[in-house]
Amino acid sequence: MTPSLEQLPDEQAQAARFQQARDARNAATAQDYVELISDLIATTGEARSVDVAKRLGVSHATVVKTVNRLQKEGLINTKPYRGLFLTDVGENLATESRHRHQVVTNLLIALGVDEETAQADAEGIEHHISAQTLATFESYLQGHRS
Amino acid sequence: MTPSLEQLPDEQAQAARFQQARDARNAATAQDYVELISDLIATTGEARSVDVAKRLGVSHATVVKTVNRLQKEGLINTKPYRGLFLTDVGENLATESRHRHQVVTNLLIALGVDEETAQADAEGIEHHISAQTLATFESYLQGHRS
DNA sequence: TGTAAATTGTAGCCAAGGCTGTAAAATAAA
DNA sequence: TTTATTTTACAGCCTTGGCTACAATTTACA
Ligand SMILES: [Mn+2]
Ligand SMILES: [Mn+2]
Ligand SMILES: [Mn+2]
Ligand SMILES: [Mn+2]
Repeated sequence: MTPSLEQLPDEQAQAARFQQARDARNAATAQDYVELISDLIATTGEARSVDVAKRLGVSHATVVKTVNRLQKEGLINTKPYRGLFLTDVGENLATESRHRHQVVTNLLIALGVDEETAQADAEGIEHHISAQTLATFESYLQGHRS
Repeated sequence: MTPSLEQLPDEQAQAARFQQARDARNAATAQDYVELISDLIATTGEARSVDVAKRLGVSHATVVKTVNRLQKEGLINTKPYRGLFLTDVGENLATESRHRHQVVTNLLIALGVDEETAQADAEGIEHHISAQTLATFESYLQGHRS
């Protein structure tokens, strides 16, 4: 059993941790969208908002609204009735996000989590992995090549 | 380098993963609040909303509003001007959350992530750890007792 | 005791990310 | 070429979780 905390962390340090978690949470949507759009284009040739909606499990109206925001933020381009495209910035974010997603998934599997659970948990965990933790995961996987 | 995806996962399966991540995101606030309140009570004898606000790094108005919601949901009790308390349900959630938080932190440290980075990343990761992944982390730590 | 400081509460605002319902446009089929 | 289906767009609503500003209450202290 895990014992109760003996001492609280420093107040400012703790606030900074919570802030980092909130920032990561807020960045998660953009990461999921660009990663998914990139994957759809790579495998099917195009990314229609209908398909994005189905794969995210949200309504198409939600996708349209979010895509509009991400377009204003410079991650996505749209050609009306011709699907979604990524800007260079969006494509870079997608590449980075997909890599991190894959590393997290592989680490969970390497530790013994089964495939589908790993996939599901990684979908949320990935957004909270710092550069240092990512590097640590990568070198662990490096040393445990099957 | 991580290669591009060769094939997309099944549509329903992928939607279910995103849904799980959204559910976890939505449950995160309650977990952070009850864990923090429990820790404050354990170490300082009481949990004042002012202190919760300072440690979360948000305004006290935000805390008051969120506490009201969590009270309606049956996790927290308040004695006006006498601080915050946990219901039995809240205390159980706090215990479970603190344990999971600790396991995640310990795993990151065991893999080589430094203390402060582990603390920060764990603050977000913890909310996306399923029962199976938690068990896997625990047995990894079991086998790597320093 | 009376006043200052700290704490708590309330009101009203905002953005993100959900939703449904309806309309329009494009594509597919008859 | 109509007509039906699919896709996209838009309007309006909701909840969560942020914020500031101001009011009320309690606690501390001079
Ligand atoms: Mn991802
Ligand atoms: Mn994700
Ligand atoms: Mn926690
Ligand atoms: Mn947390």
